[in-house]
Amino acid sequence: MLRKIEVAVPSILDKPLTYIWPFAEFPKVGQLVEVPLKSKVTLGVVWNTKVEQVDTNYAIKEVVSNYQVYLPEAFVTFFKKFADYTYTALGVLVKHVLPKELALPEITSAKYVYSAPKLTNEQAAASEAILKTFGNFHISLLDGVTGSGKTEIYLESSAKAYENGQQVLILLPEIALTAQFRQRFIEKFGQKPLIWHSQITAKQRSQIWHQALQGAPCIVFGARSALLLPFSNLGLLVVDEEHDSSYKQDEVMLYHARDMAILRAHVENIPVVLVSATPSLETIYNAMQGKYTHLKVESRYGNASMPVVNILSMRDLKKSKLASQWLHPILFQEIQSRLFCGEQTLLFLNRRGFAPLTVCGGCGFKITCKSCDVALVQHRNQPRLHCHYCNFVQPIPETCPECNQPDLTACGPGVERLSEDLIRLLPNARILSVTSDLVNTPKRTQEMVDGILNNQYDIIVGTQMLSKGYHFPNITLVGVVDADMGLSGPDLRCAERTYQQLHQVSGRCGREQKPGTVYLQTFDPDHLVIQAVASWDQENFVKLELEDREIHGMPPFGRLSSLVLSGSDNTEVLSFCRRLLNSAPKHSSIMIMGPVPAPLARIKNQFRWRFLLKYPRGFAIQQFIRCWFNGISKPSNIRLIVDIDPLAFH
DNA sequence: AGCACGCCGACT
DNA sequence: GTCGGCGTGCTC
Repeated sequence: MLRKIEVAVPSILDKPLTYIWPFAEFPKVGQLVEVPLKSKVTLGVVWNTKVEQVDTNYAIKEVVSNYQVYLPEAFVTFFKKFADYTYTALGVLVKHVLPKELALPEITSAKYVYSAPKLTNEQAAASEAILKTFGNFHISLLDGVTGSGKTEIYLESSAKAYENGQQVLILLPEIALTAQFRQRFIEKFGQKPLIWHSQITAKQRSQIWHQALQGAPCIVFGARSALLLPFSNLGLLVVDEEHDSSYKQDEVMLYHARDMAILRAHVENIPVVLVSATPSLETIYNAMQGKYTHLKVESRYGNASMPVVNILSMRDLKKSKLASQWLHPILFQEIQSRLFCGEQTLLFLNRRGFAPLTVCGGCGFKITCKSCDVALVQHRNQPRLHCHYCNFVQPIPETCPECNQPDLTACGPGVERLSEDLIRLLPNARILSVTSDLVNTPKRTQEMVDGILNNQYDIIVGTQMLSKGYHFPNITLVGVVDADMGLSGPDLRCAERTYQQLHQVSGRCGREQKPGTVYLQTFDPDHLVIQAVASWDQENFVKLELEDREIHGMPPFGRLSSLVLSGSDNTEVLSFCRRLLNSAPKHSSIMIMGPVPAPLARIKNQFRWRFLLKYPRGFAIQQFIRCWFNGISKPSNIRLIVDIDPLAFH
């Protein structure tokens, strides 16, 4: 009798498929094979070699070819747990893990020669502490102010792991960061690091993938997807800027790369180091509970001092008397004085385009997207009205589409508008705008970084892209144009996120000998978050925010998951949601809230309704959801998105 | 009758 | 996800 096996294939199936194994030698779980799927042949992973009984109402096809290539056992375990925890279909995960085809490995592993820098006592102590965790699962939180040299510490640890003949994975929240890291890496290791993100070439992709699998010692810098590389000899995992929300930001597969890094470290039995100047409340809480080792680095490198953060109240300003409509006179004056002495200013405004809103002065009509419930953003660099959710673009009309009066007004500032304002007011200043519309490739990022470092610009106006990780020694002034921006909203974490962002952006200045100054423009100068940022009082902020979360049973005390149901027929989606609510399994420790319209109730003409599930830590929510949806048949034109531990409540 | 297009369901 | 099947509707 022919042996049957199960193979996980790239698809949206949440189970493996059965195939006949026609070869003489035994198959092994984790082995890569080619199998027919529909009309094509695709790469898959042997998932189960002992198939007892098979329904024979379909023809079982044969495995086409088998490779002597095996995913490591620990990796397969990680893979399974990953899919279970994040409620991701097996096939979707396979798609992200396997290369499109198995190219012949062409490994040119470079040898790193690490030239150890002089570490401060504090840095050396932290490095020692990490070294002691080698060989075991252990979580360390490397917590130090911006500019305290946390990178030096984990590069030292990485070098040690490499010298032990092991592999190291360093996760960074965004591709943009890798450019500057690359340079620092070359200086310390005399070689280029391996860099993994969604935009690298097919050749690089295949090389890194095979090198990871073969276990050759290496240090890989990667975006979140690097976590799915099949390392067979991993010795250390590092998650830099662990609090960063871009670790969880995907549309097809929702996972938090920090949490999955911890899972992987656990499965591989290796240490993981979480790095941040503003750790997430989850991480701080776990450190307080003694689950993580808390390594603190208190002083800035080279004795640089923390910048002074000033609050500028925007209340009661007489707009007509201002030079700039968007800048407080004190901040404007400070910019001028920096210009005078040849130092750089960073103006932070987390809003792309010219203006976030276009309104008719005559009838009050607000121009919105026809497919989404959002206002169209006005851009003038490339003149257009743009929907940032569905990418719909239309020309800027001359007259109001509603009443035809030629009285359309752009409301509020975006980066483009602020730049224009400054060009007009300070014609001699060299101004650079940095947004994802303008700086959207690694090459442009590099040019931006080089331009700022070479003092080709006096004023840099940018979005959050600029708030993280960079080291620009000549920036001595930071202005936050709208510090309140992130503070409103339906989101549980808006205070936390705003605190982190303002703290990080404040840390962009005064990183060397020249001291830095920060100004926060706000309409709510007494707000807890604004006050905490201005006084660098992270401890107090964390204490108050944790108390608040505990009272409401919110993370990190309780846990949340969100279910979003969407479809093109609003009534149909809502009535299915009501049916769902009625058929929910009864359980005393889970609270089901909803259905309510999702904060963005319509995107791309899809109506969206949301449930929030609240439950205690340790509750098996995935099992609960599975059981719930097994008992009800979901119409195929309604889409379900499950987000375990959502960061934002979209 | 012949063919283009779009939606739906299955994939072993 | 991605492909093929099949129904609708238009054209020769």
